[in-house]
Amino acid sequence: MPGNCQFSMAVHIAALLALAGDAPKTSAEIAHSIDTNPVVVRRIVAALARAGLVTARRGAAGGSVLALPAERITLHDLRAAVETPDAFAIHDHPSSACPVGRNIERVLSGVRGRAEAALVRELKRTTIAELVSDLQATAA
Amino acid sequence: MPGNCQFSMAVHIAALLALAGDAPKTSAEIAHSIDTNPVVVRRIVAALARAGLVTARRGAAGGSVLALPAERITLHDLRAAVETPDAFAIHDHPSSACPVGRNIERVLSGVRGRAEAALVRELKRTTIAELVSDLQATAA
DNA sequence: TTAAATTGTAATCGTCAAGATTACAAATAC
DNA sequence: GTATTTGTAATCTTGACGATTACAATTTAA
Repeated sequence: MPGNCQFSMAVHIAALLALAGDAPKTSAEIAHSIDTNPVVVRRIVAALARAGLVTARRGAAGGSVLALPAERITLHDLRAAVETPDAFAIHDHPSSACPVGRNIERVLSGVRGRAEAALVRELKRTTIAELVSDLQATAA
Repeated sequence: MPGNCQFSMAVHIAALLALAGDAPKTSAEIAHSIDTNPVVVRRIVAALARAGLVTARRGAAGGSVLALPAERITLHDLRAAVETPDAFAIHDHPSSACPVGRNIERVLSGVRGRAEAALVRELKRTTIAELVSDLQATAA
């Protein structure tokens, strides 16, 4: 329920689908595990489908499955699929009357680029397969 | 006006104060450069003051100055001073009925920790002094 | 062909964070 | 003492986002 859980919900969904293998999971089942509404799940699944990470089928016996092996889906893939890229918003309308106002935006966007790159580098390191291994290793 | 501009506004403010040197800048002056309201500026300045990064003085001829040399203030310092640390919110209430729901939170918080660390590492690399140099180098 | 199941998506509501604004007390220089 | 300026509370508005309802489109199976 807090703001911006889309990424963590996407990870949760991908982990569930990885565990389910070939058997399609319905949005209702997934929603129950995440404790949210099926429509919320369907919206996220739709984003993941648009990114080619999952396949969803309508109708009876429908549901979602991973479109790629879990070894080839990274946390960065999931984030890119669901997150609007504004981790560091820049204030607009800087006054063009002073040198800072005139140039701060450009300098800050350089900073933002480097920070974002560091984040991406880290998120690319973990695949859903590894994450599921971690889950199972400690799943009592 | 967009969401979460506090960090970029804090950087903007710090750059202005660095350029001003010993001369105190009022919240009205700063607000004009950022194109926002003086109270918004004062709130951010207050946060920076709490973190020991700036000094604010009330009354006539009052205003704010950097409390440290610009070489010793990093972007991470500014972010830590103004940003609530929730770049990656985790959804709560995961169902404890399935292994994913039971353990996803812990696994994700590990990921979050590593990503956040990468971000911090990057933000610690740039000081306000360097940023101001960049600004002046291209300030036409 | 009929019926049930399930996704896709639009529409709406409530909530929460955050910037904008007003107001005013406290402090400070002259 | 007066003007200036910060500190802060209170309020308003806006935007993002999750929750929910509703329904058309699709698919399987009997």
